[in-house]
Amino acid sequence: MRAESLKGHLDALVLAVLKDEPAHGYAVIEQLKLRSDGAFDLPEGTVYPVLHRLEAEGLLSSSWSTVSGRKRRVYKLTRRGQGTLARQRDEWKSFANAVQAVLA
Amino acid sequence: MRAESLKGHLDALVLAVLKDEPAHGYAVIEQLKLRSDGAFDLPEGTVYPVLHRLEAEGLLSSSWSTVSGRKRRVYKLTRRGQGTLARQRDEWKSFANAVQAVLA
DNA sequence: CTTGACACCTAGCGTTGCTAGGTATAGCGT
DNA sequence: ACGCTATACCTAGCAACGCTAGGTGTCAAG
Repeated sequence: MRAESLKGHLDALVLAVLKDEPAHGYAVIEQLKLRSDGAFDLPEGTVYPVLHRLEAEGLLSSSWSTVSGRKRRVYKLTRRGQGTLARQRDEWKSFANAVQAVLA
Repeated sequence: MRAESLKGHLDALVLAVLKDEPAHGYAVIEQLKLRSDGAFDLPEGTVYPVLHRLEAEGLLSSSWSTVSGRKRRVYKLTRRGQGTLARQRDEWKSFANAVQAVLA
């Protein structure tokens, strides 16, 4: 998976993972790998900054929790995040269709 | 269409347009717009550098021609370009599937 | 008592699409 | 004649963003 391909789509992927249920960063990474069947095996240096940015934009909110001695920052979608996710989904659809049309 | 979405996919799109028949830069831009039903309305400052880069990488070859007083640089796919296009198509497929899987 | 998984973080890099500016010809309307 | 639009090319520098590479610390297993 080339790195550049992901650009501009990662936000939607992260939001989509957090839509089902709140999760901490490390779990988001695992979920992305799991759901994509290994295609998205993202380094922490990619995902953590995204979470911070999305929170700064008000699409996520976070709170700290400690599980078996380890600190986790748990993120969940805000109302605005839900709206943005819906929009991003639509954008993905039209983008994918457009690419498909040109490649076909 | 957000700008960042295109990143990492533009090469494949340009190669795909030139696969059918050789074309000059301006025509590539028009083809992209046409085939994508208006979704890819790319500025010249985006496409021309890509053509130069693809030629530098040996995926395209170009030659000048003059049509009704206007100079055109006509690009066509090299053998290597064909191979790369095929590979990019496959990559697009798995990428699109992976995104779909996560978003769904 | 070291190794690996878990869990977080950030400075700086590299790629790449876009903005904004430039040059030049052809054809149209006024 | 003159301007305007479409055609056709080009490039310097900007901005966005995923990744590299480094850092901190806890816990369980061997």
